Amino acid sequence: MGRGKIVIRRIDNSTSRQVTFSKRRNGLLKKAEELSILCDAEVGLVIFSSTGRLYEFSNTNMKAVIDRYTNAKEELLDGNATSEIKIWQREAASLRQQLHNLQESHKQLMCEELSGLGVSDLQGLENRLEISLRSIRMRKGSLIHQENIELSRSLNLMSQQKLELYNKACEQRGSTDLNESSSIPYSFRIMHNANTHPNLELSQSKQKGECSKTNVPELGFHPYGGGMVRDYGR
Amino acid sequence: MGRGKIVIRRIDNSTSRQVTFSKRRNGLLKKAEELSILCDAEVGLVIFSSTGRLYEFSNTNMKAVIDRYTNAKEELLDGNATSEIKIWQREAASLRQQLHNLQESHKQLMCEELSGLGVSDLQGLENRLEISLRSIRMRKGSLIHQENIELSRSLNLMSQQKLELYNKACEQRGSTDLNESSSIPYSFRIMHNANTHPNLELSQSKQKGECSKTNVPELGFHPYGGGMVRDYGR
DNA sequence: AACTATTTATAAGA
DNA sequence: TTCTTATAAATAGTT
Repeated sequence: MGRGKIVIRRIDNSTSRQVTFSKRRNGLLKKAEELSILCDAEVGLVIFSSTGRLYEFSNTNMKAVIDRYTNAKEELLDGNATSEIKIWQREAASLRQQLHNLQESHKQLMCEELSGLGVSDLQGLENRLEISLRSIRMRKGSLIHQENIELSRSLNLMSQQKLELYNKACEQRGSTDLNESSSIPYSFRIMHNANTHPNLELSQSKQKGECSKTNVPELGFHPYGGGMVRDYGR
Repeated sequence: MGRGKIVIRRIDNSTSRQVTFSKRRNGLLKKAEELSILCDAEVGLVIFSSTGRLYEFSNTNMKAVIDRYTNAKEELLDGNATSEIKIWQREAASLRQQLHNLQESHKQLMCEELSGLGVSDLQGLENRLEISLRSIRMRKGSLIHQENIELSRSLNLMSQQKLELYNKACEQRGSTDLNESSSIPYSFRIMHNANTHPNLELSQSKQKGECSKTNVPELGFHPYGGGMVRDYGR
């Protein structure tokens, strides 16, 4: 419909392509609108120019059209944004529930909230706490023991080094006065036979692990199963 | 462009509207395709007839067009779906982190995972468990005490009812043989002065206050502050 | 951006 | 529906 007939193929001349685009785009938008009005249809039209500019028409609202389209197709189309949000909302709700449940458990274990429990519940808690306590004390005992062994080893080593130093000092001073037992400092003598560690009352002091990791419970029962939790790879 | 000029407004006649729809729809689809070919544009066209039937054209692929469209807008269209999804993903990640921390914590308290803790960590756990244990025992004691009181009340009540029944029985039998002290069954005599409850295993001293307030110190540490958790109203 | 010769789309009728 | 056709509209090439 113009001065001459054309074949429908990409217009090579860039300027002429731009011009044609401009004309036909307006024509298309106009006709889209006319169709929607004349025939009471819902129309959505999206046009990206070759330079990336966006033109659009919808007699109602583009979101509505897209939603209706995706629903009509049932093929999700990228998983359908709305339902994807819902999935994440469910996920968050599930996690929040689990967290809440665990916090409740925890509070009970820490006696912040015992009301509502019967005698037998309390008995159960008591038993579990006793078991934990025994276990922790054992662990602590063995840790302290371990540390004592290491400490005594260090002391032993140090004393030997000191002894060697002392001997060298004597040699340098001359060959006289090597009466060992008399002038070796007190500490040396202890350390010499310090295979038995001196049990240094290690109640609170040192430790090598991360002390920041002080955490809390796992009631052994999971009162609330909780929903699915996908692992999205933290 | 026809036998007569028309004004662009909804066609009242249903049949004629259908016919026009059919013609113009095809024209629109055709022109959309021509535009995309001639001008190298990306076009997406969706048409719903007034009866709900779907017609569409895209030179590429409708999903691609819609995605490109939503990205290009990065706004409205359901309140920016992408970023809303991200908000929920962050929310879920935060909750998952808190849950994980609490679970770790719980495990430690239940001694399922003590490795990696130093002596002072263990000492801290031990102290907390001891406090909990004391608190729980107290609570249990007061609960048992409470139950005993209620039990004895019930017993008292029952004995009085029995006594009344017994007296009635005597009256019906006649006025003879009313020598009370001799023929009242044993149990009656106990119950008569059962204001004192029979103290059934009350090891700890009584107390009625909430144990959580008085006995359980606030542990003072909340190891994991946790991220924001909005309350979406469960 | 305007013009206009032509092509194309389509309203109305069959 | 589809075909026909007169005519309105769109637009290719030009200015």
